Amino acid sequence: MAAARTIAETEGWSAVTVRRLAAAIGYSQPVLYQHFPRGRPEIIAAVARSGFAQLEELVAGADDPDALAQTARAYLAFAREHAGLYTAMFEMPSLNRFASAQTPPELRRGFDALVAVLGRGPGADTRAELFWSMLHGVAVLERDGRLPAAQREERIAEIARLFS
Amino acid sequence: MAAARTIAETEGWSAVTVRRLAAAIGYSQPVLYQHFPRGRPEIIAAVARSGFAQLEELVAGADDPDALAQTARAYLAFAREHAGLYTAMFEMPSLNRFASAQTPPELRRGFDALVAVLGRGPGADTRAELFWSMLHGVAVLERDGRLPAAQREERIAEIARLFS
DNA sequence: CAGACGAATCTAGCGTTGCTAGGCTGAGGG
DNA sequence: CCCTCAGCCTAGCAACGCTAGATTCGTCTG
Repeated sequence: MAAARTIAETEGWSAVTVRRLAAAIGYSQPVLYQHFPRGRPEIIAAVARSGFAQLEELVAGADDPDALAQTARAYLAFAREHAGLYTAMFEMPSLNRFASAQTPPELRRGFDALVAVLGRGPGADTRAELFWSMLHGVAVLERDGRLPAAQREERIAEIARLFS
Repeated sequence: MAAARTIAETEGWSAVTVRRLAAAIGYSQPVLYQHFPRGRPEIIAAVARSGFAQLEELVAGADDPDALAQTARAYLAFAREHAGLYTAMFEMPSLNRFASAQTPPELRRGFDALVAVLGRGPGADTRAELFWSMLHGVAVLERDGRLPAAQREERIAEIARLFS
């Protein structure tokens, strides 16, 4: 998993081949299929789950008065600094199931932390979902060069203003 | 391109192989490489460009008093009903360049239409970018089952409220 | 201590992928 | 009548995900 994460971060997920992983850890391919019977997709899903746990800590760590902006900043920094990991978590066809009994607890907790930042009241869940969607949209569009990198702080401020 | 779009829409982009496209149009593989020298990525990029044009018309068609909600609804419906196309446009490693001289004019026009919906004033560009990011985030998270489909209309209303 | 067992690992190979080198074919011009 | 050239095809390469079957080696039993 560490090898997969490293290769994905530096060369993208298409460079993460089973052969290459096997070589990286000094074993042959079939050994990987014993630890991950579903093969490559399962390896990717495992890496993604480890990312959810990491992201959750980050989001939950915002206790500032200006929690909204700080959460947004932390989320976007995470997506930018762990682009490969973020891709596996949110953009690749994943074995991880969401909104079901098999949903990894790491993800559920991450969303709960987001809800807490936005406060209670009617429609709080919808607002939290939209806050998350907003961050996700900005994260991927920024990464793909579809939003100008220069106005990054300005965007964060405007996001906080919209949701406050 | 039509064959690629059809296969992608029904079976996903992974089913769009050069061999299969060749068979679908009744030619051999090398013929495809003469029309699209960069191979499969160029075919996908071409399909994506055709999607930008289509999306632009859709977004520009909102002239209601409640333009925000209507634009959001139209955008999300497009993403939902042409999921394969939308993926090629915004989520696949693309040959299309953005924010540069080679940016396809279709995309630029689509964004301008979005700016128009949000009105002028200071920070209008940032607000338009965020509106687009919001829609994109909701589109992909809804599609992946990460947002409950039931509250779709509620989300649209809240988005319009946030940006009004 | 000999032999059987089972886990761990390997080699080798299947079918499919994107892509390309090189040859064939047939219409048009000198 | 032959040459050229555009258009197309067959055949093949390297790399992919994945798997069947053989091999090795420590441990446990008689």
